[in-house]
Amino acid sequence: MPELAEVEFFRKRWSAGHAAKVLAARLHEGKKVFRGCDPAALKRRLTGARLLDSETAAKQMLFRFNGDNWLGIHLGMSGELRVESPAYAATKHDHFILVQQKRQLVFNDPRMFGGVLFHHGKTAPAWWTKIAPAILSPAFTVEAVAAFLKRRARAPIKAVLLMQERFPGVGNWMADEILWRAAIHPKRLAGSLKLTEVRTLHRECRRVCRLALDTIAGKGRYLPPNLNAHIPRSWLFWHRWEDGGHCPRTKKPLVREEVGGRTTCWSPARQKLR
DNA sequence: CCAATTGTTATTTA
DNA sequence: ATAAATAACAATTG
Repeated sequence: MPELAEVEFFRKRWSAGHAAKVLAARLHEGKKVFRGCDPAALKRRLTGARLLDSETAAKQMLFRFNGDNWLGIHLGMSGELRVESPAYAATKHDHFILVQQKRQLVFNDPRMFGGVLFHHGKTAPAWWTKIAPAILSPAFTVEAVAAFLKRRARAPIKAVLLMQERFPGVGNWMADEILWRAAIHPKRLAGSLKLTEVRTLHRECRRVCRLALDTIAGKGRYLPPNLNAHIPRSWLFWHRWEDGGHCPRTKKPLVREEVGGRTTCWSPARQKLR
C-alpha cells in the first residue's frame, strides 16, 4: 500500500507518541520483518527510551530515541502503523509494538515485505543517510532526471519511475498518476523522451508528490481521518483498478496491462506511444 | 486451484 | 561490466 504520502501519513500517526517513554517493546522475534536488525538489541535499547521525534524519506521512516537510538521502519507492500489503546491485545500480524503509558504504537504487516531497522550510535546510520535526495528537494533537477533517463534509455519509462535511486518514494500508483498527468505512454523507452517531455515529467513528479502529501498526509499539522479520504475523483487513482474504468479527463476507456513487471493503467486517448 | 496485490532484492538473461 | 527482465519472498482475497 504505502508510497511517499502514505508513509508520511503513518509516521504522523505514530507521532502521537513523541516525547513519551517506551515502557516495553513487544516483537514477534524471528519473523522476516526483523531480518535487517538485531531484535534483542532493539528491545533492550528501546525499553525505557523516550521517543524524541521522527521523519520520513522516500518510503522509509526514522524514529529517534534518546540515548543515540535510531529506529527505521519500512512498510513494504502491506504494512501499516496504528495507534491503539493501552488495553489493545496484539493480533497475528502485529509484529512490533512500542508500549507507552497512554497508547501502543503498532506495526502491522501481513505479507512481511516491510521491515524494522535499528541502530545505536552518535550518527545516523547508512540505511538512512544513503536515501536519494527527495523529489521535492532542490537536488531533483530537470538535468538530473534527463541524465538518469539517458542511462536507463532502453527501459520503459514506467519501470524507470519506480527506481528509488532517482525517484525516491514513487510507487506503482504514483508512477501511473505522474505519466497520466504528463500525457506520456508508460511503454515509451526512457531514452526516447524529448527534452520538453522530460521537463513535463519532472514537473508532474513534483506536483504529484506535493498534491499527494497535502491530501493524504495532510497540510501542516492536520492529519486526515483515513488514508485517501480526501483524494479527488479527478485523479487517476480512483479509476485505475475499476474494471471498465474511464479517464477522468478524456472520459475515454482506460487500459490495464503489465509494464516493467507491474500492472500499469493508462489512458490511450491521452498517452500515445508514437 | 488460479490469479491478483500501492515493494524490494537476488538471480538470470542480454 | 552494465543494464534489463524475471523470480522470489508471504499472506490473503476474489
